[in-house]
Amino acid sequence: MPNKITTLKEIAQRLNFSVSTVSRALHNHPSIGLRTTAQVQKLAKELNYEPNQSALLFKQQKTNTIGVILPNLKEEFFSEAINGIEDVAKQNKYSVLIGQSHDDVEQEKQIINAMKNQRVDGLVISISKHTKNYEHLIAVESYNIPIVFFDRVPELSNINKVSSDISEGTRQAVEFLIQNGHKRIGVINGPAEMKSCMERTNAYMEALQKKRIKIDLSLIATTDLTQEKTCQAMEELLNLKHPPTAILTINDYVALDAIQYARKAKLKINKDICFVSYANLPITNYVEFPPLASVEQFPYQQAKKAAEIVFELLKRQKKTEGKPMFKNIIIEGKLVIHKK
Amino acid sequence: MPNKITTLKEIAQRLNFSVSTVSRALHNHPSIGLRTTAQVQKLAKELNYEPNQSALLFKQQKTNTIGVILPNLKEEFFSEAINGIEDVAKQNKYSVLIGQSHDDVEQEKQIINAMKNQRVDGLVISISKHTKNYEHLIAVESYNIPIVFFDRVPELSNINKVSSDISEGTRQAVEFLIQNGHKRIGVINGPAEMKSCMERTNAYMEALQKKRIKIDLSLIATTDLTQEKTCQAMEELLNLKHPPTAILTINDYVALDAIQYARKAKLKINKDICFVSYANLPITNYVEFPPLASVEQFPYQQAKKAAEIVFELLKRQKKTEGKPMFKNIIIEGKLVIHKK
DNA sequence: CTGTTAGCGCATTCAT
DNA sequence: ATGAATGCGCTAACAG
Repeated sequence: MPNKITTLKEIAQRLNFSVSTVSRALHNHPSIGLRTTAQVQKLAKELNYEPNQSALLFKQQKTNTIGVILPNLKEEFFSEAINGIEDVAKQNKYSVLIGQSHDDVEQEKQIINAMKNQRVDGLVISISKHTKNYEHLIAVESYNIPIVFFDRVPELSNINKVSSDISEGTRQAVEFLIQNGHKRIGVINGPAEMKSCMERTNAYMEALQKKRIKIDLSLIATTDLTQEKTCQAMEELLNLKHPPTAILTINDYVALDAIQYARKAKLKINKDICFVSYANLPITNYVEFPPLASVEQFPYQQAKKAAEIVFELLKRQKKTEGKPMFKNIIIEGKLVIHKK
Repeated sequence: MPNKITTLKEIAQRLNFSVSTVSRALHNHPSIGLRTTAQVQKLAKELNYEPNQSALLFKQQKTNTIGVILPNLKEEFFSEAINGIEDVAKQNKYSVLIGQSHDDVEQEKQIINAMKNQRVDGLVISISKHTKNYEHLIAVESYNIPIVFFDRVPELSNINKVSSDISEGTRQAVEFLIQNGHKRIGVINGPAEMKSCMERTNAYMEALQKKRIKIDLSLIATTDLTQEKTCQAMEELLNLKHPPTAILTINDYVALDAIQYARKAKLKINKDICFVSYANLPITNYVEFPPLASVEQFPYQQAKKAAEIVFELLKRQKKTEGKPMFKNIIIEGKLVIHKK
């Protein structure tokens, strides 16, 4: 038999108090008598009273929920990121609503709309790799729902965002390779639209120049992150007259595909050819030839910071405080050299 | 400037109708004049009216949200499962609230409590591997929140659950190995509490008996799924007088750890020793020596089915229909032999 | 110290 | 065909 859900009214009737007295007693309001308070709280406990969230949310015009939209939970980067957001949410007694765009702009729009209608109190989002138009995102803000971008962020200035700058990490990676004797360093980069890809190319070139190594554009290949394109990129690189002896790959999944390709081409990993990658995902623990080193991008920290900004914005909007806030937090990627 | 959120009242005032007329017009209520209806709908569209979900939920005493609790999003099995639930939820215009227990009973309780207070309309859960006591789970049902278990399910009869039976898959796996000439087949199983582990052991023994192969209990090792314990298990197995030539491992992560261990022990994979595993996760695409075959457990389908049952239960409770329903769906694991 | 009242947004029942 | 009134559970302003 369904346990009847206890309401304030229920308690009030049993105790012959008014609903408001009961409400206040439960909140330890100072103006309520000690005895009354004790009585009410005792009965509430007995009846297992829990405030009806829907009613609360309705009344307070907020949902105690933040939405998170990201491309894909299957990527460890993002499932790791979720943990950062969950932790901050938990601290603030918030729930997390998760949506996956699967890198599809239409789905992204739908999810955002759904979340807007659900009246999430705030939004953390890592945009799909094809999102070029940000109207549907900005629209959300005009409904007083703060939105914070992380990792895959739009290139706009009046927004709050947390992203990682991989320039420094890339420089470290290139220098690391040069120190280990490499002169021809290839790159398998992602689609040029992605900001991080520009950063990668630029930092790569800078680092080479600094070390007086000639830049050879044919060493820069691209992939759309599918295995197929990655193999194509590898093919291009390996077929060069002077193929690279080391390759920077945009992320670990691409690195693993590339390494597989190299092995099939009978190259000895870490001997004929070395790999350095970005992300440093746990998955690389399971493979025999992981990349030599990775530029760690700190998904947990990025996401956590983004969530924290959401809550800061929420607090501010309560106080209807002064000027808007636009944080642009950049977390520097750092090269991590794998032991083994 | 924040776009003021449109309410029925707003529309009513502008058009000089009553709130109820507007409400009905928006619902195409037959008793409202055509002109009025058109007028209202037009303005609603212009003002971008969207019903306030919180109010609706409050009024209707439901949240249009189902909760999902699972051990860990980082495991591909579960992030794949989420997709099954999301898809069903989307069809039903429901949102999905996700919580991770991280295989911790206390966290599981907390999350359940939070979800109960949030008044999720239903719950899909895969219990933590240490959960032995199901009171906190059953309690939820008494609040009229249907709960459906999947994959890691309690051994109770009056509940709804979807799980995979790996017996048949295990038999297939053992037969497959026997056909390939193996006579000493080891097992690295999980904690005996887990129902699937019992199934595995039993099916393994049955299959051997059927093929008249003597059972040797020392071939059965266990792990708690950590790399450390898995290596210990491997050590035990490999140190036997007659070590196994093939090993069944409880899941892909364990398989990968075990394979790594075997390689370090200078064994040739697929020659000196073969592996067959459970789950068949994408991760195995990235490793050089994946298991020879896997017993596929269909996370997407399991989770999808579980979500469907939740919605079936929700419909039933609306109709306050007859007897309770207790579904016990079992999806048979099937052996998938990897090409390569 | 406690009770009464109003109101959040909406669907709905009851009047007209 | 339309409006007025009600209530969902709760908090808080106001009134004693």
